[in-house]
Amino acid sequence: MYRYPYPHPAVATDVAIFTLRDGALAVLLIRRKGEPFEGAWALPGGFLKEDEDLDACAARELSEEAGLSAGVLQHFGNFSAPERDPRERVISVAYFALVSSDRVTPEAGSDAAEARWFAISSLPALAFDHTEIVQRALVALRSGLLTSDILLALLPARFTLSSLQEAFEAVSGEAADKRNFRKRIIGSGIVRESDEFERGSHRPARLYERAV
Amino acid sequence: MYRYPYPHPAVATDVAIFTLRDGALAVLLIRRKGEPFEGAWALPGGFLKEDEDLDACAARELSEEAGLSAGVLQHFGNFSAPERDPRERVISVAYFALVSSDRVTPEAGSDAAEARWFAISSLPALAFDHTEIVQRALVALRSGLLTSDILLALLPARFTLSSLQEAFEAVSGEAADKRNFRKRIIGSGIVRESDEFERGSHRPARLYERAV
DNA sequence: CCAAAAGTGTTACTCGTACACCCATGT
DNA sequence: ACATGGGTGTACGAGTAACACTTTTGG
Repeated sequence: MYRYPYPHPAVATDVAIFTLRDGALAVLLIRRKGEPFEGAWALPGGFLKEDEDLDACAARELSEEAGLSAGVLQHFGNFSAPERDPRERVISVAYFALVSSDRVTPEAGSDAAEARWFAISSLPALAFDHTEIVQRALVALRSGLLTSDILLALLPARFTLSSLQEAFEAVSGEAADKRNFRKRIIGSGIVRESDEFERGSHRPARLYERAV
Repeated sequence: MYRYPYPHPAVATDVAIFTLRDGALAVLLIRRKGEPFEGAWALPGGFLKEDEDLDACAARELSEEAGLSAGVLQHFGNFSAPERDPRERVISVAYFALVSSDRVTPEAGSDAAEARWFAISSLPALAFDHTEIVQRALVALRSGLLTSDILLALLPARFTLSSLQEAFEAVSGEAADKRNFRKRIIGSGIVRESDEFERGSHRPARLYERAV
């Protein structure tokens, strides 16, 4: 038993883990085992341990619950309404993570299991205030798209410019002009050419990789 | 005594309250009364109460410790290193606030007292990790300058474009071109003309006010 | 030879930036 | 009259957005 002269809230991190599935942005949800919200879908998350800081807690949740380490793991907000958890007071420190589609286990127990990817266009009702958390995660994710290299975290180490553009469009929700997109990416210096090509029933596509 | 089966950290908000003094950006610091860091300068802050959320806690700290209500009060980060407070584990949720220079009590007990404004160019050593918190507050504040109306919170309800430009330069640390600055502000629609003028030993300056 | 995606330039427009002089008041 | 800050326009360059056809492979 831990005792304090004043009330202390519990502190947890919740992580919205995004990836691309079939060209659409998807988020990982787990099915809750216990009360409250038993059986409901929720974001993976867990309580802060004594010897770790919040970033480490989020990273641990990511690897424990999803078996992944992310290219991007970023704090975007706190959720602290007094009654958001009916058991006791819980402060939720929210992160979003982006993981490469080639590290995602294809159907990771998707049939009747505990963890599943959901396209963001068709989310179920979520436990607690997690629906709001996901919405806020999307806003934070989109707001930093243009000026950053976070998109690369959604792709394998080598990727075509077309797949990068697909990733951009899946996240931003808007179509982009092919020539302008390529100009911007090449000009920004965040990627460099490799010598390899991806083959298919069409002209081979040059593979690029993260610069530096 | 409050008891929990697992360890719970204390949760507090710390608020970097900025204003303009003599044309320079200044932050409010209080002198600590008790251990640890007794007598050292620190950001105002306090523990989260049971019935308030984090935003309300920060707003309460702002009004309790500074006697002010701010035009802007914005979360910008969490500080959670396990040993950042030697007494017990404390998670600090950090906010910055901007208050109008005309609401600032001119020398608010500044002589030998507990609270004082410090120009950000000459901060003393601070308690805990508060030096880092102030630095991060400045980065967050500056990053949102151009596309927002937060600067208006530093000024009285009516202000001249020159004083707005001074505020911009004090926060950003860089000089701006007068004509371009005015074009941008007028074009953005965040201010509108009033019919009044400020008089001095020069041509009268039109007063503006927040639009909408 | 047909389908499918890759790759490639130019033009128009918008936006940001650099820059200097006259104006209205107080003293 | 002079000192002080207020107020104004233009020209150039950079960056962004619109736009369509040829190339290379697999089937």
